[in-house]
Amino acid sequence: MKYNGREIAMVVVRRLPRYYRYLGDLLNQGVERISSGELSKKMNVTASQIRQDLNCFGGFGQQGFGYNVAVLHEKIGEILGVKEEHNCIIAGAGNLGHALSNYHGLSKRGFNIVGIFDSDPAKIGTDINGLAVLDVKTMGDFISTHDVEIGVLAVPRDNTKEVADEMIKHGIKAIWNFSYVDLDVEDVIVENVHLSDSLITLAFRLKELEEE
Amino acid sequence: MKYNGREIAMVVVRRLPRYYRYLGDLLNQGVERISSGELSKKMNVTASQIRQDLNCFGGFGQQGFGYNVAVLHEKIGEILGVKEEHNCIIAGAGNLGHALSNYHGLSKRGFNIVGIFDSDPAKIGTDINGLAVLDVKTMGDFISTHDVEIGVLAVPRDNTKEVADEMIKHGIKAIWNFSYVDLDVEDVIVENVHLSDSLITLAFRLKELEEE
DNA sequence: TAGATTGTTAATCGATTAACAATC
DNA sequence: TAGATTGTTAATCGATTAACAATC
Repeated sequence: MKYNGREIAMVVVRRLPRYYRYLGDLLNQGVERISSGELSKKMNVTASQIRQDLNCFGGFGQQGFGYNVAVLHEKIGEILGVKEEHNCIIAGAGNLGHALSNYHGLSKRGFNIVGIFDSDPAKIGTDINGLAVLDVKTMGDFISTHDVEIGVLAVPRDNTKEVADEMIKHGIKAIWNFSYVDLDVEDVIVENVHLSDSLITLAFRLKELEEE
Repeated sequence: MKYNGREIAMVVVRRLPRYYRYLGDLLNQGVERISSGELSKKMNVTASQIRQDLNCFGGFGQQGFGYNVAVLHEKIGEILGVKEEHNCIIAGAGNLGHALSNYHGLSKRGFNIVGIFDSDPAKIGTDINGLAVLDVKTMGDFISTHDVEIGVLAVPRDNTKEVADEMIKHGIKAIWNFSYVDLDVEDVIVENVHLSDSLITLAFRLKELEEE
């Protein structure tokens, strides 16, 4: 992962949204400045890590003073690109697809859902949240003509590869993958959300608790 | 994280569900044995890592031969506790809570949804997937009387802490947290699923793509 | 100026990979 | 037995933490 030509470790990138969240909270609380030491206590990380992480992107602080909350929040927002808007489609109008189409978090973050697709004739044509479910056969064309950048994959495992390939073929740049299988694709950004993996991990950790 | 008194790194634990998935696939395909080398190619990890990971839990392989797929699948399943059943409740009958209550993955994994709670009078009493939405005020008693181990948190951010505390007070052992905020609680297992963090990371990685 | 806190280099820690003896 | 592949120790790599000079 690169930013301004500088190589940024993925672990750092994945911490940025959390910083952004905490800074947003502080901002809401009217806090004007914060030191890495104070923030580290709130976030349960080391002050060193915070300073190292932030310095991957530039010096946002001031010696002897700390960080201006509003400025830092704004800067991290810029880095993350939270203000940008993207058109996205959802593939799969089953439980999960349906759920995600109702999930406000997407549009709130600038991810506009412009289409929902399924292969099931019983679902095609039905209305979800003001959008008609379209035939997945028309998905390719739709992507090309509607400037769609992001595909949300919520299809059954056996269709995952096929649908993903179709998305990529028509110029999708990123896939938010909720499918049970890993995606083995190139030149496209994939964010996996393996809910069942998270659940299985939960079950495992629960076992430990019970063994004690 | 401990297993049989042995300390297991969390990074290893989080890889187990993935092994379990791939082994399940191989089993379905009728593959009887596999070497760490072959598996490493399929999974895009090193053979060393696979052997190291598995040996945290015991020697499941056979020198000169590899691993028996069925045996290894079964063993990892046992380690993870995938066969166990747990009662769970969902707090929050909004979009996400509604979605999760319809999400089959939960019950399929032995997580039985026995109750759904909300504080909104308009939602209380309505039917979701065969379960009546109950008043969150009755949640505490419900947990105690229904042997509930797991709480799924899908409430608005401002209620998160309060609802989590109520859950913990009444003996919930683990929380599957979909809320926007981190949970700062002790003696309870927390699995965070920060969908918005995942989305923000996606947006960031997309930016890099566009800058090139 | 004195005190505080950053930015950054150096030290430590942990996780990954390589190597190979053990053994099926 | 010879070949293959594990289990495990040792080497490397990367990420985290500590330390401190720079400086506001």
